[in-house]
Amino acid sequence: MCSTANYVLPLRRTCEVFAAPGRLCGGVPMTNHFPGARTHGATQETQEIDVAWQELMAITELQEFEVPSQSSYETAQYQTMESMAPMGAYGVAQPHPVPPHACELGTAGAYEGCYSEEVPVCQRQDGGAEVMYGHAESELHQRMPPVLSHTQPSLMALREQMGISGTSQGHRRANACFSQGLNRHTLWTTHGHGSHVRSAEDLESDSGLSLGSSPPLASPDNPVVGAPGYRSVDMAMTYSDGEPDNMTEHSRRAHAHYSLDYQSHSHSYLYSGAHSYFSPQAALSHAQPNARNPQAVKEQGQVPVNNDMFNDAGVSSRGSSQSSFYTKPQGSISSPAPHSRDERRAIALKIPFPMDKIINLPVDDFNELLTQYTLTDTQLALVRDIRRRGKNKVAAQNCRKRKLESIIHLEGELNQLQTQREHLVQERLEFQRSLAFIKCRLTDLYAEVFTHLRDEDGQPYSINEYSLQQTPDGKIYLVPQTNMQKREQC
DNA sequence: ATGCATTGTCATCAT
DNA sequence: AGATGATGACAATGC
Repeated sequence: MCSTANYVLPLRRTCEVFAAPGRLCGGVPMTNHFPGARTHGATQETQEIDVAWQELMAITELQEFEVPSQSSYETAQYQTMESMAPMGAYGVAQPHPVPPHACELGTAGAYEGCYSEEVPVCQRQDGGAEVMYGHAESELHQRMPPVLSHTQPSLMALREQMGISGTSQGHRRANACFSQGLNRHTLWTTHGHGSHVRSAEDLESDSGLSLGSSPPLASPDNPVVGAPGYRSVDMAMTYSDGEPDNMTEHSRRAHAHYSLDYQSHSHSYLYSGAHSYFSPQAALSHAQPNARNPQAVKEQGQVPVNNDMFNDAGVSSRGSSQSSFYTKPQGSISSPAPHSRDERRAIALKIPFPMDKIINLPVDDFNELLTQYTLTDTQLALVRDIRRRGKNKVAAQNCRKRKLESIIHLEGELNQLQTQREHLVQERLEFQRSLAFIKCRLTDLYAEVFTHLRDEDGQPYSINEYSLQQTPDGKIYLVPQTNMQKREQC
């Protein structure tokens, strides 16, 4: 082993301290070779400095950590060792030999200011975040009660009876129609009784047909073709809901008659009752009385008045149109389940096939179905509107379901990311502690090396005036610090 | 009386 | 070009 004690370097600007064989880390036995070094032959010192160097070199990986750019010594080829032991940069390393106790870990708080708390979660491509929607579905199903349609008395019908008409919606729609040059509301008003300007038209303002696409609908008093079993009724009303307080006694009677008559025949082509008549997703949407659907239970107990199903039934335009069958307060008789607005329209226009066929048949079958009947333009328009609305209703339900699923999914993802963030913060904290400890240790070793270095006169080198620098090829040099470096230390 | 949830509907865009 | 799906917005309704 070559003498390594008291390496004395010529006080040249750059003095090669020694040429480390290979890399200076990784536990390579240090056979320090100092050209021109003067041997003092102190065995114990030799061993000490060997150990010191080995320890020092063993942690040269610290260079992988942040290396504050210290102005290189003349050329950039030197990698200053000081950079491995930053002086006070973290409040731990010190320019002078540090007593062992100085290596106690600094508190995390000492470094808090040096690191951002923010951990960009996007950096983590965690596969776990890609939870498929399907996973949430079962959960959603537990959270989401089945979509049920309701059959509720129509408050709007009551309002209508009380002479309260018009809603903002109605006006809005009416204006919209007017602006398009087609006020269907006007068009739909009765033609049998000119004076019968239905206030309910406001409420039914969106009652049906596509804007500008649907001609005035025929009403039950409007002879309609192709409705077997129907009885022509001469009454004044639109095809849709009537209004009892505006109806003449004659029309009322006729209306009632018509309704009864229709009902007596409707089952000839309707599905089994109203339940299947308008039920694009009957199994899903029909109110089933049970504990989870008290409304359905309640509605089961309702006894709608069938005789007025055309004049007072559900004049609501939106929302619960399917459940907008008005229940008269006075004694009433039982009747089939309430109809939706479109059902009533279909009934009024004597559409000769059931709602679910209108809505659910594939387009080809649907068109074929249409060819089997001779329908007026009004009927055709209504059928297409019903189909459109029915499909859109289902689409809206699906859309809302997906939205809820998405929210659930995102909530889960958020929780996951928050947990992940906490984990990363903890991890960072531990790394910071570890780094502080290692830097502290490096400072100690760095200082210890200096305590063993001697110049030609046997005097120690000042750690303030010299620094150890390592070149990329692994060689370490003892170089005098520039004034600027000294100032930086201060 | 008020706020919220639900639902149907319309308008609009994309496929 | 028309049918259909998706979705935001709105309004009605019930709780």
